[in-house]
Amino acid sequence: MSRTDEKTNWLNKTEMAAWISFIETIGDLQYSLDSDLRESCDMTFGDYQVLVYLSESPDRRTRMCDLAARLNLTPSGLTRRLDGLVKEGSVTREVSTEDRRVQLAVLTPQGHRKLVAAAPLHVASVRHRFIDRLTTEQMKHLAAAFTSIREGLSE
Amino acid sequence: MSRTDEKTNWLNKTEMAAWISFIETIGDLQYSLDSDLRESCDMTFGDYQVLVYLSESPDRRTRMCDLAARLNLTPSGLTRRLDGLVKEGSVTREVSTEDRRVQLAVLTPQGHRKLVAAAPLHVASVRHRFIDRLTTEQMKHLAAAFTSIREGLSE
DNA sequence: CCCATTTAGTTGTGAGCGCAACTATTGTGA
DNA sequence: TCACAATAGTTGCGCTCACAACTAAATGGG
Repeated sequence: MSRTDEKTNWLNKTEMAAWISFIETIGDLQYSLDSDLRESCDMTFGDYQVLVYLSESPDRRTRMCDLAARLNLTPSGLTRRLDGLVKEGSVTREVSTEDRRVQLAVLTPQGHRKLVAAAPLHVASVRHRFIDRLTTEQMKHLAAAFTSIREGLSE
Repeated sequence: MSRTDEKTNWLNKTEMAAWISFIETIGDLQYSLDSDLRESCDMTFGDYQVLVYLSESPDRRTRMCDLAARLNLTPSGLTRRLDGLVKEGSVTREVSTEDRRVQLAVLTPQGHRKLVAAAPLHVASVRHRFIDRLTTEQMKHLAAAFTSIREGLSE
């Protein structure tokens, strides 16, 4: 890499180690977690997140736009993700009676059963891939670090 | 979430805080870094990584399979990523004289200039989104944590 | 009260990438 | 040496998702 630009504040050893360890790990980690869920429960991590959020919502239903904001998806991305869940019977769509523009995503009993079956396996996967590799101190440091990063991103 | 399964070792508060802070941040962070690079240099983070690795390789060229392994891409994924870089003139393909099965990805002078132009801007982006939010201590903890996680993944 | 603006969601299109199937080349054991 | 296995890379296909354009409904200022 060229070092001719004296203005550039290149990363030092500590900074580089943090950055490289992070960026080279997250891809594998996400892939492992998604694979675990696909193999054990035939669902993606994205679908799992939808089911979790719906199960925690009042009446197990949510407005699409709230769901999209929560999951960091664009409206179109959420529409397509819901399409898959509707087709397999885990979710249904209902038009809101208060505002007929909004579609409510509703968790079906079948979807709830699928989530209840998946949750223990997913937690085991998260432990195996992530939690078990960290000490309690590391977890606390990590939470503080990522909370700080996220706050910076939302400026 | 159902708690009827007594066997399941659910996450405690510290574990949950670490997991949630991590999983809800990385998507935004990756998106921000990619957007920065698209806007300032008209390239993706994936393309940037290819150019960096080629620039660090002997004769600025690498076997496709080595590149794929390094970037955690499947062969087909790498073929398509290279297609884009070849089309824009940053990379060319050469058949290896030693093994005619292998294609060498070669960084062109134009590709090298593009990388040299992009690097300071990308480093600034990484600082702004990631490094600047962390203390030196946090960086050291984070490097240790992710190194540990990555070692676990490669078992 | 009505038309312009805003908001919710869907659809067309295209990018990125994994999987499976395929070709081409090299290595290997009988 | 020759058939079979292993390896390198590409292509067809499907999935996920972002962007832009669109429809429909609600809102708000004149």
